[in-house]
Amino acid sequence: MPSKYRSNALAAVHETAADLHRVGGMDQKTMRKFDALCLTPIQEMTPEKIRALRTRENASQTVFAAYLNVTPSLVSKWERGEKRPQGASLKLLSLVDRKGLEVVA
Amino acid sequence: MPSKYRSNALAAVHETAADLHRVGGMDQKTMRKFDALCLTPIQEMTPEKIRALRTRENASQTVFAAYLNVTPSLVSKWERGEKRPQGASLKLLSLVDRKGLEVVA
DNA sequence: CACACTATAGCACTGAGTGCTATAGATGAA
DNA sequence: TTCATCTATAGCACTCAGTGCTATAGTGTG
Repeated sequence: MPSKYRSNALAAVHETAADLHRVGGMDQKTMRKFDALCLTPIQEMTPEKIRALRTRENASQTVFAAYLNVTPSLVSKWERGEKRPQGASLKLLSLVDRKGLEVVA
Repeated sequence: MPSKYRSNALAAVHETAADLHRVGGMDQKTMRKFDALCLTPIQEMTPEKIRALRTRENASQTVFAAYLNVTPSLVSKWERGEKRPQGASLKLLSLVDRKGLEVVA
């Protein structure tokens, strides 16, 4: 699990403030850094949460898996706590949580 | 890599047709199956493609990684062909490709 | 010059994810 | 009732994606 993003982002703010302090404009890179700070924090997903999410979307494990481009077997394991989603998988799940299955269609 | 989705989806169409044949409406599950067929196919991502994608979005590897909730180290490896994204990572990348970095913010 | 950011590189490690098969509970149709 | 289909669970072996860390070099900026 990425652990440095939060502090990295905070560091970015600090630097961004410094950039703003300097008269002139923000360049694209700085904009991006600022954006990164605005990223929705990713929270852990419990097995229950994942299942609730899927049923909320009226999807079977198979269909749900198809949306996420993973195997149905993996979705089953997530829901039974045998594996826990991380990185990109977790990001995708939290995206579905906030915006629905449609956004990943 | 999931390999059965395509044929599963085709099977779903067949069944959906049967469902429609039966007088009445489609239920939510069937709808979902139909939706699954409409999923944008995921194409492989070459290292060049990934780098082009990131630079198109004006993001450093670090910022790009933050968006995808992975480590900067991994992005570097993707771009150098040391690792190839799969499953959820690939899905996320193709999402950014089609809709831009903002959608995963 | 020094400082900060960026990217590359290498290495050891681990567990997420794959692929397969088998089982059993629903559900629904003939 | 039986037959068939979809669904979910389970177990197992395997592999490589992803992590975490550190060090290096290039670039640009004050």
